[in-house]
Amino acid sequence: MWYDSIFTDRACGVSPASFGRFRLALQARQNLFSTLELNSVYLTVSKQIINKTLFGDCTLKPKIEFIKIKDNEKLIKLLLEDLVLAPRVKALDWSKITKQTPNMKVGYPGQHLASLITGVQGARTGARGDDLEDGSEVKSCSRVDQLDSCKDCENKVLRIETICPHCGSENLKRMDDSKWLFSVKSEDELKLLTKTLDRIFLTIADYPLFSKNQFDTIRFQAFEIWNNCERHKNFEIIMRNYFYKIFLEHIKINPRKTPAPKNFWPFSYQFYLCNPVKVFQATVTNANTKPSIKIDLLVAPETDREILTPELMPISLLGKDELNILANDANFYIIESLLKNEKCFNDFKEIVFKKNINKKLLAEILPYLDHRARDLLPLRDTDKISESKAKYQRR
DNA sequence: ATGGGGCACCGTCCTTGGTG
DNA sequence: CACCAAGGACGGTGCCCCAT
Repeated sequence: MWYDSIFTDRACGVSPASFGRFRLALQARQNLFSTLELNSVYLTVSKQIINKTLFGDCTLKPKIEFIKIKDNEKLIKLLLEDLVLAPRVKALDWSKITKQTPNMKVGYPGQHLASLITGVQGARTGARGDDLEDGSEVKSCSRVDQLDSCKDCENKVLRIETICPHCGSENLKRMDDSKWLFSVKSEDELKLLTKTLDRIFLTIADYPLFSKNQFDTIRFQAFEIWNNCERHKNFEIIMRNYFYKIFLEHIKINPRKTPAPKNFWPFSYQFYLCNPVKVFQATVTNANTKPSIKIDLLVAPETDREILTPELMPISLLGKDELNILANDANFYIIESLLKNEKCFNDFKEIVFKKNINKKLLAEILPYLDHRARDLLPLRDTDKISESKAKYQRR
């Protein structure tokens, strides 16, 4: 994660949290410089060593012995056609007659898809034990075919309808809020989710052209979070926080009610701060009539996830305080390396320090944050473990 | 053997706080 | 005020466990 700056001799902005790791990395680098020449072999070797230094004994390699399904790309296409796209086209036809939702829930198809992408079979449990045989946890969510409503008369509108059937208005509120839900109801479940199993496997189906009101193109994506790895540490913090601050607090108020699960939003601030890596993407065009699938990305099941780059985070997700952190002079090198249009750090500061931040201009010069820049950012208040957590005692 | 309750699946709905 | 992001609540369905 730090090698770019280590090898280019560019300083990294050092937040208090990362200072320790940075120092270790520098030591590793100094040792290496005295013994090896700077060449490609050196880079390969030292990447491994430094990664070890930075991340400790991270597990980022899928367990080969569990990878049993071959010919994945072909099977994925067949599965999507058979289990998702063809049934959906039929459901759309039926909902023209019935006015019922065409949404066939996505849970179990998501498990099938996860098996094909990872090559790892299920554990024959109906998702009551390990979702995948290697222990991975699979979560799916679909933003396709959600129920919409009319902003004028507030009645319900189907996704396939272009005007409100009640009042004829075109002023529709299109829904896009489906997310992954994590149920954590005991210390054991928390430990299982954040320590025992290595991989959280997240799938989502959505419309890439949602903002343009185009619902005929559907995109499937899968992301992985390796929770025992330093790079993905925020996932555990978020889940611990949910369990101690939200779940247990609700139990205290009403022990008989089961508190709601943790809502984990795709493409949210905290999603990106977990450094998810994408392992699969497919785009389906003409999805509502004659679906045609194109696989955009498929990472081979055996691939060491260490070499995959976590998702880039759109700058628009940041608030004023968070932008201010990035604009700190200590972060000069990381930020300047990300700036577009030949802008410099001072241009960035100028935009950020204005009373009203011009978000459009900001996105033009700094569209995305990489994992290094994100490492400078804190989780938001609600995502931090509160002080009182340590005092919590089990009933 | 069976059926009721608990729970895991997720989608949908409600609320709140921030922003423009 | 409208709009949006995010936290939280709740509901329908199906699987599993356990008491009967």
